[in-house]
Amino acid sequence: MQSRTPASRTGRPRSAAADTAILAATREALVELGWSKLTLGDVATRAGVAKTTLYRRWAGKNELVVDAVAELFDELELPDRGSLAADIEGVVLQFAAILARPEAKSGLMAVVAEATRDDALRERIRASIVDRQMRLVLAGRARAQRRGELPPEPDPAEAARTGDLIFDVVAGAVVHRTLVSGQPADEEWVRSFTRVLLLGLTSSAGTAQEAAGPPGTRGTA
Amino acid sequence: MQSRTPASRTGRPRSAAADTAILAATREALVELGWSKLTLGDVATRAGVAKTTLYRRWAGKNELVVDAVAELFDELELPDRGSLAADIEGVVLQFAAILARPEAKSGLMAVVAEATRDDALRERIRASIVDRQMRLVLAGRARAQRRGELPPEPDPAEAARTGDLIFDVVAGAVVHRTLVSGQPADEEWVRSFTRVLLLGLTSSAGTAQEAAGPPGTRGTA
DNA sequence: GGCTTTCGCTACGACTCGTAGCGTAATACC
DNA sequence: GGTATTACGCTACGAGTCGTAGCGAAAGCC
Repeated sequence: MQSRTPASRTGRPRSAAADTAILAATREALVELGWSKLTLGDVATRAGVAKTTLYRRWAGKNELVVDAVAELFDELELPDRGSLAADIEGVVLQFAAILARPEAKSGLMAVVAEATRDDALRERIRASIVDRQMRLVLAGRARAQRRGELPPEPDPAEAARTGDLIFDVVAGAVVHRTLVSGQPADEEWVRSFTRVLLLGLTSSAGTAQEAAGPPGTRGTA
Repeated sequence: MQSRTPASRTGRPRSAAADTAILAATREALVELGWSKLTLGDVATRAGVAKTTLYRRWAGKNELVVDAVAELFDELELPDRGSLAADIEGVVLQFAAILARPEAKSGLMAVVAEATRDDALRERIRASIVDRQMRLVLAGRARAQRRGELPPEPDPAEAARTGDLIFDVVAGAVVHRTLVSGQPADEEWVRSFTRVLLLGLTSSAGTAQEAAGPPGTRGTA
């Protein structure tokens, strides 16, 4: 995860148990203390390892928390629920359940904030957290296209753009609902959101100007 | 903003110039140092005031940055651009332009992360930043209803729910695009987003299950 | 002029950071 | 089994920040 052992074959190997203990201790500290009051010394004590061991494996608090939070998203799955609407509702509810956990709340947003000034950290987040979610979006779309619920996209560039758009809308809405508005993304909300999203994606003929509003009431601003 | 002077009439008044200098220095420090390396001592030096003056007016870094970032959103406006689509595109582009500024990026997400464990801070953010954006959403919807582009909502509770939904979708998508995906919410993206959103809101007849996909291809998961 | 509050300044203990140094433990190679 | 190599736990350290206290001076109202 955070360290490759490609060339080093000799010497004492790193303890894998220490890794899991440290990441678990990090999540525990995130729950109890939150991001700002979390210290690496405290995490080391909780994990039962020396503080120097932490610094040998991770560059700092940012990288450690990214890895600790990333494991939360391992449970994301996309089982075939029979329809695109059911697939979306299912995965959004899963995503919302993870985001509702306090270690995800306080940790994820903090490292995203730090990543605005640290390209390496941004890349780490993308590789270990965001990409996994993105793959679910693409898999769900491909499945819907096989079902005939979404039209096939001949242009790969255009397909990538709409994939990015869907991802930002879905993930952004859930994150904003949970963290900024501070309200739960429960089943009722997810149903309403899925309805709006699906209508927006399936009524894809014509432009927004043609689809929205009666003709003759616009254009002269 | 951060201190009421309702009862205190006597004594030396607080310097209003110090307030603006401190908030400007805070944004400057956010740009140069980012959230994590920003210290109140440094802000005080930049602003030309004593560190103790900062602590007399703000409880800490969180509250100071909220106030400093909130001023960035003062420029948000919703002029009548003739159609709902144009109104949405205009305000989303404004919002994206503000979020693209480095002081907003690093500051806003950090205080939102802190707010997950601090109810008072969350309320401060809501009152000084989120509410202003929410009012724009409601004003835009009301204008679109007057134009006939959106159906009137008889049930006030239902109207509030859809208002919250729209807000989370719009703000969340822009924030996620800008901060997580790390790509600009430029005109092309905003047009695509507006198209999806408008189609989702205007094709409001029927449920998602009825609207999405050909019949007969689902329901047997 | 007297009262009240704010301001700038200095100093302080407490805390965290990240690193260095040391002796020891665990594995690979011969 | 011996040796080289790496990881580990522990201690200690300078550097930096935090938030507060105390002081004299300044700037307003009565």
